Amino acid sequence: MYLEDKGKFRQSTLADVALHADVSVATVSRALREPEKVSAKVRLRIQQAVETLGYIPNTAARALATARTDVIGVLVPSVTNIVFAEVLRGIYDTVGQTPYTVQLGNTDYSPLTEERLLRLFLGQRPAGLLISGLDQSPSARALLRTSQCPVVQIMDVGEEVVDMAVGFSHLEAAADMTRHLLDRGYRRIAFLGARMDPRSQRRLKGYQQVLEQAGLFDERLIVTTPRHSSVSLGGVLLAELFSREPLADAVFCNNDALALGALFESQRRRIRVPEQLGIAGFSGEEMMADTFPSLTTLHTYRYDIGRRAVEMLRTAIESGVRPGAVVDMGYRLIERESTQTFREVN
Amino acid sequence: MYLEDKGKFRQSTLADVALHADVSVATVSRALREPEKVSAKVRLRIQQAVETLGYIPNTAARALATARTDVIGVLVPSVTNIVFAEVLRGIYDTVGQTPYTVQLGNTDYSPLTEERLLRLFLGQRPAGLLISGLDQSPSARALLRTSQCPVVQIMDVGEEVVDMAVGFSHLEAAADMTRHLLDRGYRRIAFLGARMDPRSQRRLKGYQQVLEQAGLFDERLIVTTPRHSSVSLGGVLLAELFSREPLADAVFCNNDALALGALFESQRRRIRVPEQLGIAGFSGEEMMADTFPSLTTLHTYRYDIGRRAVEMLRTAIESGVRPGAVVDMGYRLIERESTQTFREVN
DNA sequence: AATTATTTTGAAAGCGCTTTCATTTGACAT
DNA sequence: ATGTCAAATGAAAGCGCTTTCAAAATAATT
Repeated sequence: MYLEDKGKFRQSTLADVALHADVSVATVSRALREPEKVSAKVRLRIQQAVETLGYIPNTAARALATARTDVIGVLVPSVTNIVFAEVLRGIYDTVGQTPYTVQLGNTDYSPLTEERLLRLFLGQRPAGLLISGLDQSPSARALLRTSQCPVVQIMDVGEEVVDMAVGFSHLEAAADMTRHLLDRGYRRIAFLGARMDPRSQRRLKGYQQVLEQAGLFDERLIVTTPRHSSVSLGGVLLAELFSREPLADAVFCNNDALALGALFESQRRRIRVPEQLGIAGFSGEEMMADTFPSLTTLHTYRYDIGRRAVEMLRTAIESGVRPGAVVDMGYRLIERESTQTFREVN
Repeated sequence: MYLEDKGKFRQSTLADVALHADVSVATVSRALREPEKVSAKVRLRIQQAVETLGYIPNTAARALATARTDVIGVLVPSVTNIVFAEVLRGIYDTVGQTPYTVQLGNTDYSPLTEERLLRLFLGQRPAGLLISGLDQSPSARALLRTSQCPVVQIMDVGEEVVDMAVGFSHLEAAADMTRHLLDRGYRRIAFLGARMDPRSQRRLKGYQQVLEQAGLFDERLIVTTPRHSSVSLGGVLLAELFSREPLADAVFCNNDALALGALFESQRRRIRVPEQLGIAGFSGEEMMADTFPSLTTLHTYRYDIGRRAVEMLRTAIESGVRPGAVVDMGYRLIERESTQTFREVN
């Protein structure tokens, strides 16, 4: 640091360091970026100058001069949502051991906000971009396309990929879970869902397809709400279901929070799980193993999706190659007590 | 965008737009930043040029030229932790309606990582900084001090504030909760804690002070682990407690996840809550109201802390004033079924 | 000691933008 | 028409850094 006249403060610059160490700015820059190209003696002097001045390189100036940054932009619908928290952990863990920095944006499930943030991020000329889902607005896709910036879409897989993608098939996963409930003998299987974003829609579709095929589909067993998902909402939706369709014998919850809420509501109503009601969640949150009874869910490799996405991005950034444009990470159905009934299958 | 020779791609610049609209770069810059200073005719032409070229201003160049940025750096120990998720929501919601951008960093509860990130962030010359806790390393504090950057420490309150702070007293909160358990007649009150960061330590201290005062403190009732907190860990810690001290009649859990785990473990062991065992959590996660039985916890105004912190930061940035250097947002004890026993108080 | 090869250093241009200051243009009054 | 003033525009400098290219210093070779 350095005190100008009038006590006005200014962060010290390369030039300040150069002056202090009695060398040129070029040499200081080198000492910082390619130390081996600078003699030991000078390097030490510069090092000391940096310390005493508390010099911190100006990122913007560097970005401007090199025409590149180490920013990886990440766009998720919600930082609060546990599902994304795991993905983020994977992302941060992986980026942490690289020279890159993550810049996180929160689209709030709004395509408009997404587009605004995208514009903002692209202004930083990021090295790469991670963006949730496949369902960007046309203009957002156009922005991505023309930016020439490597981008990995995460959480989902499909045909219409901008550049690369890593995720899993929500439709298949939901179909599998529905089949599992059928296998366990449940016949009036309801679907509980909150804020139905595109991925949730695909899950609903998977559920519907399987039940239609089994001749057991009944529209009245679908209970959804535009409200944000929460544990208490799970209870509310279950209550609504029973007021409409008292004979439902299982609920496939669109996410784990709803499943938890449904379980608690069942306990309050003295409904025995899994005997009277089967409950299945979706996403594989850890705590689903700890409840009593433990809850069946569908584990998704969220942490690994984050990790893999960063790795793909890095390869793309550094080598220009797009490794395996679309990676399906799959999922794993975890059967637990909440669906372990031994009823007669008719 | 603009295709150079050899198909090599370059984002278009102000100069490109200027050329295309047949005006000077200065005018384009003005048209973008202070449209009212440019004639309607020219403004329109520039607007069109921007569109057809897909021009997106280069943030770094702007930052360099203006010597300021709209970045608010946010440093939290964990993006995965629900407690911070709420704070982050408050931060994002509030920043969202300002011209600022948040840059989120993940210190992973490590002072070293915190320092590294701080250095990284300061390189961006942020407009302001939000940082969790009061317990930065001395060199981190030095960095903050000399950077002259407005900073709000969040989540805690105390004497040793760098600049501004908004939070609540963890010690008092924990003391209150402990008193509550005493009031309800519990006498062998245990403390369950995971990864004891500085704020958790202060909570433990509050617990200890109250029990000592009541002559009921017993070291053996404290069960902690360096592991990261989780629901399942709550069960593990409760099991450990009972193997050591079968006579414990209540548990004060250092956070809500542990309390949940303790509740599930009690259910598995057929321990009646709250009759045989009182359970109290800490933080006031929403789902604590939905469990069966519902869980007593201590609500903290995490969302509002985030919001208030941003507001304070804004005022500091824009007016240079530091409004109310330290703001205590308080807390609220929420008594629920898990501690509602009517036993004799002896 | 002289020459050559190698390493180390510095001068200067340029990255894309903002902003000051001078100049031009246009509007309005005389 | 002419002069006055305000509004609109442009030229150019500069923000802090990197990087090329040339010059200087040092080491190696004869």
